Amino acid sequence: MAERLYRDIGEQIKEEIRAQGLKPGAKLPTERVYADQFGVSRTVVREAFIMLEIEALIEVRKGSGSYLIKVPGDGRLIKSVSEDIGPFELLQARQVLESSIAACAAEVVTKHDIQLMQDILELEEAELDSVEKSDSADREFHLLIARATQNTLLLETCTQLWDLRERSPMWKALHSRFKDTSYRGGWLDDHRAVLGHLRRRDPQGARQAMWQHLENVKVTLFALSNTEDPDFDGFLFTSLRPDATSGPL
Amino acid sequence: MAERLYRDIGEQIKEEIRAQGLKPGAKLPTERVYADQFGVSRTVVREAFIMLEIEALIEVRKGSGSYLIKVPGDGRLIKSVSEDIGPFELLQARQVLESSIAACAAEVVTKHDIQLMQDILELEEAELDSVEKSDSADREFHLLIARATQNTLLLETCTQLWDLRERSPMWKALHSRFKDTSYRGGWLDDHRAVLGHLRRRDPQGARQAMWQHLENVKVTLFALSNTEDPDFDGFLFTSLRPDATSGPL
DNA sequence: TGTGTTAAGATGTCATACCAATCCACTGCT
DNA sequence: AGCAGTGGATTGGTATGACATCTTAACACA
Repeated sequence: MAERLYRDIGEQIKEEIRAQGLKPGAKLPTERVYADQFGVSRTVVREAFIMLEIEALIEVRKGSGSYLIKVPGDGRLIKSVSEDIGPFELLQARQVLESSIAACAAEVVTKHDIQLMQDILELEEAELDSVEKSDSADREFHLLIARATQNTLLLETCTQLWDLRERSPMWKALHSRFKDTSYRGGWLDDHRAVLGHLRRRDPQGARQAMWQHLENVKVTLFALSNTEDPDFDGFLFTSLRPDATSGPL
Repeated sequence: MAERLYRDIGEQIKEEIRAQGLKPGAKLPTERVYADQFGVSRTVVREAFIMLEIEALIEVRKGSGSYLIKVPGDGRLIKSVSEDIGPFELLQARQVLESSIAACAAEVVTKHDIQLMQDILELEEAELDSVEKSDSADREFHLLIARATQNTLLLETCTQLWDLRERSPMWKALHSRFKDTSYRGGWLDDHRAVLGHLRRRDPQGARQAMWQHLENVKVTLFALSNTEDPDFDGFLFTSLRPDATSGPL
């Protein structure tokens, strides 16, 4: 119950919306009504409404009322972005999405983009013994690829994936064991391979190289994982590709 | 500026954070300080803080203060999710991402998933003359594919793309011209083709079918577009694939 | 030196008041 | 009957002050 009250009330309001079967466009009870109903002040209900508004679930019209934009999803099927997500689930998603983004980037990448990536990789090599800095360069390299697609949404998607990583407690726990930096040399080689395919504007090569890179990351992390952790999601590591015939193509 | 005050203050706070070069982990000024500085009540500042908190930019610790999690993006480089995005930029992103998601789904899809998709497609066929309902079935079909991957993040990503579509004014404007529903028959055939590859657990086929489907959607939309609109982003339609040699593989 | 206490300062919640926009029913004219 | 206008009731928007609760750090004491 360490949760903030407005979040609690916000979730309860979502439940009510679902329970009452309200449809988009429907008018919600007023702030004052909810305040009475839940036994809290209007302030808290307003804060909960702001939460729903930012989540694009409702629209608030001054003097009129609040209206449902879309029915809130059942939080059990779709984890909230704020919740923690297992490292391997995240890596699997990155593998699927980023390999395609790399392929897309390979088709439209400019000399300038290539130069920027080159610079970042040199920086990464120079800072290879600093976990902090090489990690930052790592992120920057991946985001540069997404940016090279010139598609805002692909960049946004990629950014979200990395933000999620940085916020994940489970990832941090895993990351804290990374005293050994030897594996980073291998990742740098992976990065160079990806850049090579981008330079040659080879979409399939870029896709495959990126896929392999994230595969290598998974293998490294798996070796470092505590497989007895009840929250451990390493089973995702193997479950995705049951047969060897299906490659990243 | 009919904007709500808390949003305005929230953006101003973001600017201040950038201007003062605060780094993640840094302690922000207190709510009362901001209230004085901007000449508003603490209520409004609290609402702005809640906005930043939901956007995962800050963390509010009771009794201690508020702390920066990450520096807010410049808004100009990365469009906020709330901003409008051109239909073709969105479609391009969907093409890149959803085709990979389909390939991934083909490897792990279950009989039950297949059955659900089958049902949805029958529903889509039955409601083919209702733009509203067939559109809903369309969305459901695509999300079912993402869900079949059993990866929360892939489903989340796909959901976000569709939410963006429904919220986009430009898309709505384009969509309002869809009096003619004949093209929907073609899309239904596309869907069936995708489902066929999923049933055969054929990743490459599923990828290609999904790619082609969204290509068809782009072609249809392009024909219906007003190319004189200054905001028209149809140039993305052709710019992504300058050569014919690079396929969805 | 270490530890328990305390006070200052921060967010959390509440109650109230009043403002501003909207809605709606009623009025009164045509 | 139809219509425009008007004013009250409703609803969200903002401000203010009070008090609760938690955190932190300075302080006093053993």
